[in-house]
Amino acid sequence: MKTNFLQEMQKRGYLNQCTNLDGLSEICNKNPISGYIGFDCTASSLHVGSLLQIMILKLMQKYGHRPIVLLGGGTTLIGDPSGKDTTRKMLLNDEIKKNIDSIKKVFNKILDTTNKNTSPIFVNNAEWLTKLKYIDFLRDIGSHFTINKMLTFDSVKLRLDREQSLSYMEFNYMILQAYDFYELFKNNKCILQIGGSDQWGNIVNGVDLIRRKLKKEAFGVTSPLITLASGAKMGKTEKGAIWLNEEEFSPYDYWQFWRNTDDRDVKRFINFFTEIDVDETENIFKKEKNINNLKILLANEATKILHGEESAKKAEQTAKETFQGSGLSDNLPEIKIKSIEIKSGISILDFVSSNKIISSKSEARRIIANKGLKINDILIDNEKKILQLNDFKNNVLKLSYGKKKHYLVKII
RNA sequence: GGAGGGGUUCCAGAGCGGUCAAAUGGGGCGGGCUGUAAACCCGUUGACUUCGGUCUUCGAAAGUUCGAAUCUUUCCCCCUCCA
Repeated sequence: MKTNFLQEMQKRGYLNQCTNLDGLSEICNKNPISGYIGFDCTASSLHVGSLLQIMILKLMQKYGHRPIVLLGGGTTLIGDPSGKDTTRKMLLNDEIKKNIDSIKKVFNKILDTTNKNTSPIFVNNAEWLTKLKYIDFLRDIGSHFTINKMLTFDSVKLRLDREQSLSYMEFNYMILQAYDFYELFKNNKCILQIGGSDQWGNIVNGVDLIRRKLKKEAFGVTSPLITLASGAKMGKTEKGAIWLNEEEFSPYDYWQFWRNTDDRDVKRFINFFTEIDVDETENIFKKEKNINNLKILLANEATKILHGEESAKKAEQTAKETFQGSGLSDNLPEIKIKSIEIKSGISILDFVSSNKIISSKSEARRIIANKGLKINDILIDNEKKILQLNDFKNNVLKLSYGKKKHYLVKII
């Protein structure tokens, strides 16, 4: 039997739990199916923490199945309590709409939109959730849920155990998510819901609801929570999230993120975040002993999926020039400065803080004291340094903050 | 409803009238080592500064005092125990 969608999921390490693996596998072998993943719209971009989910949707396409992307305009109004300690701030409708538009762009980049049979369908649960009538909903849907059971779900239990408050609004989240699945099952023939392992409870609720209301079987699959070798969760670091949207996080930074992967994570990540065949990965690892080349491979492949081949190449080139070569690449982030300003001289502190390279002048002072700022690879040893025309070569100056952040300052 | 405990800088957590921009640890940032890795070591971690200082911070507001994160009052919010 040729490998199916689920088998590759398993091989790549995408599979954590399934409500009925054999049953689903059988169906997948016979017919193309539709499966959905719901995404939160609390921010204007998803971050790498959601990337694995998107890779799963891409994998579905590879095997001829159709991904449905649910952008939770409705549920974002409520806020999923799973895995959260505290209630999230409430978002306004307009913000959510804006976020949805912005997030959509990423899916259109990563997923294949050219094949009619597998191109993604976007749905927004606000369409049905906001139309629900309270009493009708309670009778039709609410009657299928018992509080006894709801209280046993981790998302609820953890909050209660820790004595953190859980509002009635949030308590309803899981029912709404179950309802989403029911709605998609009925109207889009969507038989599968995929999610992170923290979504298991919510997914099972949907499967149960469909069985009770429609006497049909739906399926749920979860992917494992990815942790880094360092133990941290993937996606959000203290420095800020690794955003997928280009406006938030440039292709070069994205490439760098993968290039800086912990040695111990490289192999897993190649399986997770590239389309390189799993067996091929084994071979590559046997042949290539230089881990840094493997990291470059990972960075190239991962960047290619999100930003396209050209951006990936460019990023690699920039990295090469910045870290190995002459140290001057024209693909570095540019900062433009007017020639009048530079003629009268501008203090390095003002420059660096007003361009948001460093958050404050005090911070900039510290960095300079700690030998962290360079102009054209020469250390700035005086915080009173004034940028002048003779600091530039051909109207360009390379400003380096630390070892990894470089900017080109250009006179216009 | 009754009785206690508490809200401190990114987080945890000391401080309990001046020596407090606030110990210590974590995280972050910069440097060193190296491989743009990990581990380790060093420095740094409110803002502005003419480097003398100045300004804003310890749940909120008001007050006592020469002087408050530290004392008083009111308010808001959390927690523990009992019913």
